[in-house]
Amino acid sequence: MKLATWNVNSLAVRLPQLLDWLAANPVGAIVLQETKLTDDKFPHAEIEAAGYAVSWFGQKTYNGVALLSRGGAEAVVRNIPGFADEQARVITGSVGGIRVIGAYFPNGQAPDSDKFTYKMAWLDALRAFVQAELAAHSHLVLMGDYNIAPEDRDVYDPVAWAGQIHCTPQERAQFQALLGLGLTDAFRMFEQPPKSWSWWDYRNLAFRKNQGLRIDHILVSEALKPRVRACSIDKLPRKNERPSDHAPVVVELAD
DNA sequence: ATGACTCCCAGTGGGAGA
Repeated sequence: MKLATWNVNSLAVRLPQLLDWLAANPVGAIVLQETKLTDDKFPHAEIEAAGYAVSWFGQKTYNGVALLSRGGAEAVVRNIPGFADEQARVITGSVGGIRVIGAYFPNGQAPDSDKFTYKMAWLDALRAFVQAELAAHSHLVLMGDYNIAPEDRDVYDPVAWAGQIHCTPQERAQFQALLGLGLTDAFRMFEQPPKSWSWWDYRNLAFRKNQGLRIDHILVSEALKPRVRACSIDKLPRKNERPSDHAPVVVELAD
């Protein structure tokens, strides 16, 4: 079974590309970020017609997440219980015995901004939530747009990005703290091509020049780790007309 | 180079993203 994450940057715009991608890449489940749709406008009928059950949680203009799965998700939770948040960023559900957490981490804008303070508080709350979920569900995956480049090798120009948003020591410490819960970065379990990114700026011909960041991640629990067979970033959708600025990340699990 | 592009809501511009 494959699991995937994709920041689609507006599902209203990207729905045809999502359906095309799913037709070519059947998955057991996929989490989406930045749907940018209120719940009443979510295109569930089209997704269901493609053979996927879907749970969604959105808002106007920004954020918004969804969990698509072949068999449907059970015990779905929206956002982080106990963390008051007006932003729709997290959706969790159990799919085929795996606890799937799909998350759109805050961007943070700049290290000295209020949005960075919010990002840190959100990360603290997420970590507590994941810890509790892990205690109840040993087979767990945390995937989504983390808006954190964990290491310098995840950045096309680490000197220019040093200390910048996505690369600050505080954000990287938060990523390590998630690993400290007993999670493993599935992508780094395997030899990967150098300069592997999951996001490329729309500007500056960044994709053509392969100037990007690896900020979309799939973390797996200790119990799930032995089942991980492969993990890769699919750059093909970034070559579409009107692409998302993010590429899907896919993990393959043994049955 | 405080930019560049894309999306959204707005409303003939501006915020946000990363």
